[in-house]
Amino acid sequence: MISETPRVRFAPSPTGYLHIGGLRTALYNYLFARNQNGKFILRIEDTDRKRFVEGAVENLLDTLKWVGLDYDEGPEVGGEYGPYFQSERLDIYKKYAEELIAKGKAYYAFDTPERLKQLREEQLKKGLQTKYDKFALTLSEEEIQQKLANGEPHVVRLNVPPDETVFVEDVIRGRVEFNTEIIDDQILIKSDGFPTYHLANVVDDHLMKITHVIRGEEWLSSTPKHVLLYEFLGWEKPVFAHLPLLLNPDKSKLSKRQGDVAVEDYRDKGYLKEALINFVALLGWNPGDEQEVFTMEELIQKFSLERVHKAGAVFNIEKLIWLNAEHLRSKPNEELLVMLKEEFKKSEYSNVDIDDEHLLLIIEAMKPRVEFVKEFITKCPYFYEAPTGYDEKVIKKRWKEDSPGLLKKLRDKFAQLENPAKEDYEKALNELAEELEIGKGKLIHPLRLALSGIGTGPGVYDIVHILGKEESIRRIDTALEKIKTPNTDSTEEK
RNA sequence: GGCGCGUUCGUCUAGUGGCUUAGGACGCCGCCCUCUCAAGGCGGAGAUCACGGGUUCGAAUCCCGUACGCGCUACCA
Repeated sequence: MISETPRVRFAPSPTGYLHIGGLRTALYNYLFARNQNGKFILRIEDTDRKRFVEGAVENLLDTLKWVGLDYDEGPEVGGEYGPYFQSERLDIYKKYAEELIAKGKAYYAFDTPERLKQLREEQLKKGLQTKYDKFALTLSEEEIQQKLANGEPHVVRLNVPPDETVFVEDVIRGRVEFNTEIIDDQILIKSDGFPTYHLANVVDDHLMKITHVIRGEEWLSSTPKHVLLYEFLGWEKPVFAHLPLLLNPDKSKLSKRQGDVAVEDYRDKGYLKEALINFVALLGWNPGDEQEVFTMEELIQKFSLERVHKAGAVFNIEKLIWLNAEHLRSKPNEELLVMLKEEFKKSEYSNVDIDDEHLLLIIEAMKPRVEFVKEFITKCPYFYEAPTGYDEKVIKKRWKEDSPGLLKKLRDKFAQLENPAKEDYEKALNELAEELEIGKGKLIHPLRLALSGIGTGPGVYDIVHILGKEESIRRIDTALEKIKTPNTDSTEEK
């Protein structure tokens, strides 16, 4: 047994940002670990120096922190199986590479890139499978030692045995078979002394006592190499689980060209981490009942690898938006207030003086009408500044010949109110409608237009109340001045 | 090309031989609520379960084949 408690890891390569597919992989690992009372480990696979990106690790950690996927061992938090950066474990890989060589399961190879390229081209031309021809195996021990002593550039390759069947047991896909004939003598240690993914991940997973390898399906094809490595080293294999891929709308692997793929892009666009987590969790997994909206706690409680399914999933933004709105609405107003204030600072109204009490009222009124926090601003700018214009379509539909006169009366009615509560405005309007024997709508719609400049939004009484008596009256006066009725216009025919 | 994986409404999915005239969700449409817009409630359209064979009294579910899609095929991960 590798470990009594389940231990899983998320092992990203720090190439710049956290990919949404990586987030899904990280999340499933996290959910599995938390569900099983196991450990979630973060390991940085930085063995490709050519792809080193400044600040990528920091960015990754930052993003993981934002979504709330806290790990038990890894960068910054440490742990007893470190270091958690592969670039700091070079000696370890070297040691096991040498062990494999000693056992005849790996060997030094000194081929030049040119020879490799040529070999490849010949194989391609003959329609053969491209793989290393094991030329280095024809070298005598003396030759090898000589070359090594001379400091000739070399790599270490896996010595794949011919014509054997390798089995990969996968929780999601069942037993998958591979013949070793199609497996290349994979480079284990590159000429720069760094290991390739294949060696490093097997060595680290073993040393870090990883019990379950949960990763993307793109790794399934190279898993037989890993299985061989475990067997050659005499190590117990972890349980494998290869997750279905996340796809573009055209079903190709999710990529940058067809939309946002970085988690930070979604964060920047105002998506809630709760929505993103919820959405991504559902891409390839479901709890078996009909629940769609989940908190992280619920996901942890219900998650299981057995319910991950096999086919790739198209990343469909519509549902994400809906989930964002759902999670937004489920938040207490006080929490939304904090987020709104943050958003407010960045908005064009940053210099507008508005207190928390008013913002809270706006939040309450707009909550069912927004999908993003920023819409507490963009969908109701009239709460922050007087309308700069009036929607023509609404004027046409709601601003009748008698509207100015009626609104004037309503204005005077409001003016008489002393320290009015929301209900008082409603009462005043109802009274006026009764006195004049007209429908309330004849007052309400012009009022809404005068106050907001548009035809949609929360209840008018909410608007009047939030704006306050003075401001409302001011806006009514302005509207009376500025809005011309379509009828008036049409009488001015030439 | 080779190897591997996959294929249920537009999308995410339920479904593991009879409970299925294939269920839910998003989106779309309609109705109700209503001062508007939302939210909410109710309802609707939408899937010959990729296709073709088999097995079986009976198949989306099991088997075989085909097609299509995707992944891998690097001194990348």
